[in-house]
Parts: sequence; C-alpha cells; structure tokens
Amino acid sequence: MTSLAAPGGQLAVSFTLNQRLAAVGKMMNKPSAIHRNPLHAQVADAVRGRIMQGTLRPADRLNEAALCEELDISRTPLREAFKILEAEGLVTIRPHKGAIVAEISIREIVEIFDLLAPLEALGIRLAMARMSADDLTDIVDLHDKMMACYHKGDREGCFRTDYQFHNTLIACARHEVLRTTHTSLSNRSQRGRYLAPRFDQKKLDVAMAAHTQLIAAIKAKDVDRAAQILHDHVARTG
Amino acid sequence: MTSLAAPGGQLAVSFTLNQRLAAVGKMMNKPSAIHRNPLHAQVADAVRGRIMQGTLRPADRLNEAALCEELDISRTPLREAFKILEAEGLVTIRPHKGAIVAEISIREIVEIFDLLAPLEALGIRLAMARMSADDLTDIVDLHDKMMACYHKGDREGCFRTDYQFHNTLIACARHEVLRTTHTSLSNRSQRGRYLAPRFDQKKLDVAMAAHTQLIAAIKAKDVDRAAQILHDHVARTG
DNA sequence: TTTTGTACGATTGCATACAATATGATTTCA
DNA sequence: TGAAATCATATTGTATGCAATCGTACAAAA
Repeated sequence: MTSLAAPGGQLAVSFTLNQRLAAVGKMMNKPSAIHRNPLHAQVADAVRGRIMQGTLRPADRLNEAALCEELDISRTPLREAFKILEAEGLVTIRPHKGAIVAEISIREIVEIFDLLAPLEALGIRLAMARMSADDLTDIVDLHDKMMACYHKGDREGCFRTDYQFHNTLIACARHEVLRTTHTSLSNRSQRGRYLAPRFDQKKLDVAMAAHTQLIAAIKAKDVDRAAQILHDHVARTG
Repeated sequence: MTSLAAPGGQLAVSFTLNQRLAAVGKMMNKPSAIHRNPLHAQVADAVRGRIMQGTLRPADRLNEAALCEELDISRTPLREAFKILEAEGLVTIRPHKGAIVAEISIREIVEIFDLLAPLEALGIRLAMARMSADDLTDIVDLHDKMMACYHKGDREGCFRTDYQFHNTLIACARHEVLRTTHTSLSNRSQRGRYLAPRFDQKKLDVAMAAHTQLIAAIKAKDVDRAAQILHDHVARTG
C-alpha cells in the first residue's frame, strides 16, 4: 500500500479547476474554513501527481484493481477520479477497455502552445496593469534564480524555475479563468516531456534571452512590448 | 421517468473535452468505428443539456436520489457524471452537501470573454489560413441568416445564429485544443444568460455591424483586420 | 498456414448496501 | 422565552456484488 500524499516532486500539483474555484470562493468569505478533501479528490491528486511527475507515462494502463490495491481504496472513488482526470485531458477512458494515461502527440503539444501564447500575453497585460512591488520582486527573483541555474548548466533547475516563472506571471494577473485554463493546458503539455528533448542548449539560450528582454519590458512598463515578447517566446517553445 | 435523450433545444450540446478528443482521434484512424456511449456519459449529456438549455439554473440543487429517479439510473453513473460536469465548470460539488448547478457571477462572465476574445482572434487567423470555399459559404450563410433574423426583429434567432456563427468560425480553424477550450468556455458563459439582458437592441446593432465588417475582412483576406475586429467584438460582448 | 468458432479469465459498468455527515425538529434547561 | 443540546431524518461518501464486455488461448475447419 502506498500513501495517498502527493509525491514530493518539485512541480506544483494542482487541484481540479472547480476545486480551485471553490477554494478561492470560500477563502473570500471564510478564511479559516477547514478544507475537506473527499477520497475521490485525493485519489485524483495522487494520480495526477504521478502523471505530472512522470511515474505514470502516456499510454500506461490504469488498472482499477491494481490502483485500488495500491492506494488502499475501493473502485468507486477511483473511477470518479478517472472522470475528473479525463476532463482535465490527462487520462483517456476507453469504454469497457479501461483507462490509460492520455497519449500525447507532437501536434497536440504544438496546439497547446498555440493557445498558451496568446493567453500568457493576456496574462502579462493584466499583470502589468495591477502588479505590486512584491509581485515584481517575485518575478525578478525567479528570473535571477533561473539565470543562476543557466550559468551553472543546471538544465533541470532551469526547467523547473521556468515553470514557476510563467505560473507566477499568470498568478499576478489575478484572473481566475485565465489561471485555471492556463494550469490545465500547462499540465497537459507537461506530458510531452518525453517526446522532445527537454531543452537543447540553443533553445535554452533563446529562452533566457527572451526572459531577460521580458523583465526589461516589464520594468520599463512597456505593456505592448512585454506582451509581444512573451507571446513569441511561448509560441517558440511549442 | 424521463428519457436520457438530450433535450431538443437549438443549442448544440457538447461532450466532454476528452470524449471529443478521443472521438476525433478515432475518426482519424477508424472512421467507421461504432460509437459507444456509457451511461455516465449519457447522464452527463442530459444534465449538461438541461443546464445549457436553462431547465436547470445556477444554484439549483442537484439531488442525487431525485435525479436518479427521474433518469431511471443508479447513483454511481450520476455521481460520475457530476465529476465530469464539475471539471467543465458547470456544476459545483460541495462535499457532504451535494451538487448544485455552478453559480456564475458577472465577474466570471467578463473573465470568460477576456479569454474568448484572444482565442477567437487566434481562431480566425488559423481559419483564414486554411479556409475552403465551402467553409466561407457556411460562414456567409450563417451571417445572412443572422441578418435576416435581425431585420425580422427575432432576437432569439439572432442569439442562436450568433452562437453557431462563432462556433463555425472556430471549427474552420481545425484546431482541436482551440475547439475544446472554446467550447468549454462558451458553455460556461451560457449560464450567465439570466444575469444580464440577453441582447438589448443597441448591443445587437453593434454586434451585427461587427459581423458585417468581419465578413468583409475575411473576403478581403485581411487577416490582421479580421482578427482585430473579432477580438474587439467578443471582448465587447462580455 | 490462415481463418473462424468457442470458452474462460480478467476487467469494466452499474446497482445496491452500508457508513459518515449534514440538516432540521424537538427537547431540555437556564 | 430563548439558547443549547439531542435526536431523527435526509443526503452524501464509500465499499461491495453482480452482470456485461473484452481479450486471449486454443481448437476446429478451410
């Protein structure tokens, strides 16, 4: 038997879109409300974590009985979790044939980044319109951290920090629909790590340059330029 | 007992994101594969239809026993359907308190249109890059149909045709991720029909003018202008 | 050798039973 | 009377059982 606790990986593991929405909604009114987590939600988190982390890979079979045994739960919450993950695009349920980790194609990854580009551009516009000094500090810190990884040749670190960097930008927009949509697409794209080489040095160089330019545009309060840089940067990543 | 068949409303009722993806994926390889529809998917379709159609309204309680009785099914597939609809943003599950039709705020609607604007702009760019003569005919026909409704003073007809018009534009982009994301957001926004007056005459005038301009830009193959018009049109709608 | 038929084990889909929690009425006590 | 405690009922959460379906192995026929 395995703990249901999400794996301690570095990648942030998100809840279902609506769980986030609900949580935020509650935070508005009841800051100290106890956060309940039904079994099916915990199971979804656990399986999502394994998919995002790479323990479970695209096309891997998700046998109900085996997973139930492993997580020490019954099939009902597991099956409910599958439906959640299917809606998130992380799992494919084939009727009467069982669930698998959703396969992903180069084409789908490209399509995801087609959407992420204008969405992040929107995000930076919103973020810059209402960015606090703290927000800017966070972003610059992450950029510096990524730059440090870059100079150390720590690609894994670059990758993780880049992920945080973009998420933080989106978070600064304070836009729930944007954040949940971005998270969902971003999570889906993560499954493609195995298809393409993660970061060849040249792409990394270009990405770092784009980030540096972006930071400059943000500091200069040049919204259009920042949006353009980010849009093109994200589009190129795909 | 009520039939599970989707209500015969005019609004297209969509499947889960992944069901669409899976369906399309299969269509690629197996055009004549038999289409299976498990009970939980049918239930999700039925409930989604009622929400989209307005039979079920935001904040309406979704009592499991009552719905089971009505649809003549057991609670298991119903609960699985709830999870699907929750992920689509149409239902809110409150642990131990039951599911309700997701409430919607003015703010959420505005946020949804914040995203739809750049997404439709992306869509028209893609669509124009690969639009067939038939596609253009479809779009112009829908525009003409909407114009006819407009001149007859048929606002309901305008509304429905407008919905089809935008969906058709997106469909022409042949972009799965865009289509599913657009459908999901568009469906969510539908729940807001009760909050605001559907179409006051002035807004309708402006919308018709925008559509007319859009058609002109498409015919002139002016991609940038078409994207700009559509972006601003959708943003204003929100 | 290839194809078709059949039987069996494995797995999924759905229904039902039981446990946990919430809601609302009633009682109890100040 | 009013507030708190208690109990009963309704409702949700989870587990389990049974039926339907699938995949495979193996045998028979072409």
